Amino acid sequence: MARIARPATWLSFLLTQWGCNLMPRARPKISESKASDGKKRTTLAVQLAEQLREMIFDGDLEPGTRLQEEDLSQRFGVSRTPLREALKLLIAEGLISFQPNRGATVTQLSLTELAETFPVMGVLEALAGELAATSASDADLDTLRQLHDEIVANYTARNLKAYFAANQRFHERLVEAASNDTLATHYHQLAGRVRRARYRANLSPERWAQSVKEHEQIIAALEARDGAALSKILRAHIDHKFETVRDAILKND
Amino acid sequence: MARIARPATWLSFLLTQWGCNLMPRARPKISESKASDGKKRTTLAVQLAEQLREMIFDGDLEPGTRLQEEDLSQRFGVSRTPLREALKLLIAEGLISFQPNRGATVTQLSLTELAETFPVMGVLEALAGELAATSASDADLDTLRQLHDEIVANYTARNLKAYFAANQRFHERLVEAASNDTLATHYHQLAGRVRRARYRANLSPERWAQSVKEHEQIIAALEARDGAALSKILRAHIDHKFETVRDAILKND
DNA sequence: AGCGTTTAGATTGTATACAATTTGCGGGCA
DNA sequence: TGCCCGCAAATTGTATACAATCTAAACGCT
Repeated sequence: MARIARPATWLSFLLTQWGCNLMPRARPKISESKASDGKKRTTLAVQLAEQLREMIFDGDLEPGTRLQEEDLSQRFGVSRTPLREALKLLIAEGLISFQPNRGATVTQLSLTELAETFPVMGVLEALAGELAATSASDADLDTLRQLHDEIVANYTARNLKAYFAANQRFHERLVEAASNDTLATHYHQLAGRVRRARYRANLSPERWAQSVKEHEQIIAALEARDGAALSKILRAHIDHKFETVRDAILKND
Repeated sequence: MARIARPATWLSFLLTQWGCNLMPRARPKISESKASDGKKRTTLAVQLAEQLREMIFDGDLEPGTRLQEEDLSQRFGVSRTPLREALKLLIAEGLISFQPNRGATVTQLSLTELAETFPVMGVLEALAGELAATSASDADLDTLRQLHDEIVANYTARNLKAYFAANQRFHERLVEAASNDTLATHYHQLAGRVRRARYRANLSPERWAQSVKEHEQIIAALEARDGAALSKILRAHIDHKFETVRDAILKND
């Protein structure tokens, strides 16, 4: 047991034994951080949830990682209370899973779950295309065209990583162009989960070429504002993407 | 200030002034309730979330209701900590909305948000139909047929409330028959939000008749296991439902 | 040696205390 | 009267203490 160092501490120590604590307690850092960035005021729980989400998406926290409350709270310099609330938010989003008294872990999507997820993403993105065809602004189309060009450029340069990044931004942007927040929310949630599957993606030359060809069709249908066609292409596109992912996983197993 | 009643209390009182509390603290009731129902063990937060969800769905908590933590925690006989965690779960589900330092309120869907939600539900249910056409078991079909008959019976009897109830169960069951948990989860989430819109539903005779007719087509396509047809009908069905809801809201405004 | 049992340590679950923020109200002032 | 300021009450946000539970390693026992 720790030796009592300062003279004034003996009472405090005694009381601590009785379940009391007279020492000044640490103050939360929220006011400080609020003053620093100044613009947005939120709860620690929300901020933590955002940070954790980022970390999960970026792969800093790999699927299956155990999330220990004490650990994390110390790492973020907060107490367990807001941290636990942050975890609850992520739990409801399906980003982490949780067992009573046994803590939380970053969710790991099985192949079966991936196989379930893709069709849902498919119809959502198909709907997004349908809506975007009529509701996208000219500015939206410009942005998407730029992203498309970027995709093609990265294909030509055979830069897989940049290709994926541009690809992802294209699809996200497309969904946003649909101007339907509900749709976007659900799509993002699914996309976030899928992205973390982290299959080793060595796209075969044929599949890669096909994917780019489909993107050509997508941008064409979009610029022609042909919702029906766009919808159909997008759904097929996602189906093909699933096949790619599935093959990658099976091969790497 | 409260008078000190019992002799033994003076020390405790003094210490309380210093931020201490020697009184025995209340024990959580989770072990007790766990012993009573015995089967499922969960956290208080999860149990509370379930209860609140029920209450919101059943209309005990109407949209716009302010959810005060102290109030609720006393009502449920727990402290604020697990209650707040329960709220965080519901927040992420979109059932309640929340502003920092200003508490939570039961989410109210505006007409715009409803208009956003229905198309999404539409494509999800269409997908469900497509999948169910191939994956539904014969038992599933039996159940759905029974529910369908119930729907028709309630239409014949002009029992609106029972009609709605059967209708809802039919659609939920249909989605479950698709055997895709991801799909089901997202569908339920949207359906739950929509259900709470609580439009005064006086279905016009024409719309009601049309709805029943569509249900005939739905069950027919399902029993023929014609996924494409089923998908198409379901999407149209939901579109029509939105029109009904919209009219009801606009009329009641 | 192999296997249940026990027990200490770690980790999660809940309650309570205190800090910070918001809100409503009353008074002063023009 | 209208408006602004400041205060007090209510409410939310966070930290900490303690209880319950789980985990795993030590300890017998056969």
